[in-house]
Amino acid sequence: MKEETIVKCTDCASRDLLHDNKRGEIVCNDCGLVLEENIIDQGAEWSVFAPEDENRARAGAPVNLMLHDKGLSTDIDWQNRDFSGKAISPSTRSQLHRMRKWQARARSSNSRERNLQNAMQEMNTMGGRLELPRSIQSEAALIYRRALEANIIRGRSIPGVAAACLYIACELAGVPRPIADVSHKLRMGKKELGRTIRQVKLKLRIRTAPKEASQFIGQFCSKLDLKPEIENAAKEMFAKIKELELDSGRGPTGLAAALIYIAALKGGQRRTQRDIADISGVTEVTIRNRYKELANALEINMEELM
DNA sequence: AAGACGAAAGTGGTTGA
DNA sequence: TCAACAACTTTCGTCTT
Repeated sequence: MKEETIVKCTDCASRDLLHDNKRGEIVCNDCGLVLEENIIDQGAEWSVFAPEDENRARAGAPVNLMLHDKGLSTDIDWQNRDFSGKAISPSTRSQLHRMRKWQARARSSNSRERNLQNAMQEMNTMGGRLELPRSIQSEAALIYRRALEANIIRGRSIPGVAAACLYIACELAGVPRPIADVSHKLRMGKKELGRTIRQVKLKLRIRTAPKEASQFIGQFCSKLDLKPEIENAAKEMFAKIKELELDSGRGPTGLAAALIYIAALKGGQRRTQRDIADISGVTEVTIRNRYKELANALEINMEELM
């Protein structure tokens, strides 16, 4: 096997890659795609001088947050055999039976545990649909645990809250997704999802930095199959807009969509407003309104581009 | 016929009294 | 708690390519 260093995202071709050695992953900073998993951690070995949890990363299997009990439990085998495979006497047998029963109860007796089991599984498949890296899924799992403990699941559906947690985890990781995109891929209402996201953030006091159009330009361009030059042009234009403070109060996805519309026209790779609207989660009307404003501010003559 | 245009009315969230 | 407000959507008839 030859050593190969990854320099570019296979999805959006971005070179902005994040090497997360603790988690053993290489993640694209633009689109959040996991390019490499299970890389061997080159960090320090177990040290008795620093016994904190974070530094225990290489002692034993990693604690997996996606399992409802963090993967720490021991199963009692169903077979009535001892370790050497011999049959066990009837007296210890009934004792084992009681132990199994007890364990089953302890693990998922209360509704909270069952809820967690359910949710973790749900988030796993959802994370797959959204192609999220494990690091983000783990973060989302953590948020869900907190949400459960804070009693905000009551009156809401498990998939609803799970989706909200995944969305928030993306935000926290600096690779936000448009709500429209998430709601579409997970087949749930945009309104409801948005509401749940807001409430979870409010109750758990999670604050996220305001999103910027630049965070969406990479994602959108790759979905539209646009040349890297166009992506760069759009990002440059955004920098100017930001300087002029014309980005305030505007939705970042709409802004990104409009910038890409202009950049694509200028770069000779025209895309219809409809196409851009579909992937960005804003309407054609918003793209129109925005790009008229922007062309005006940047003194771009759109007529001669048509 | 497809794409772009823009007016008008409606929606849901934020803000400030 | 309520009303005003800005951003965005929906809808739809019209113009342009």
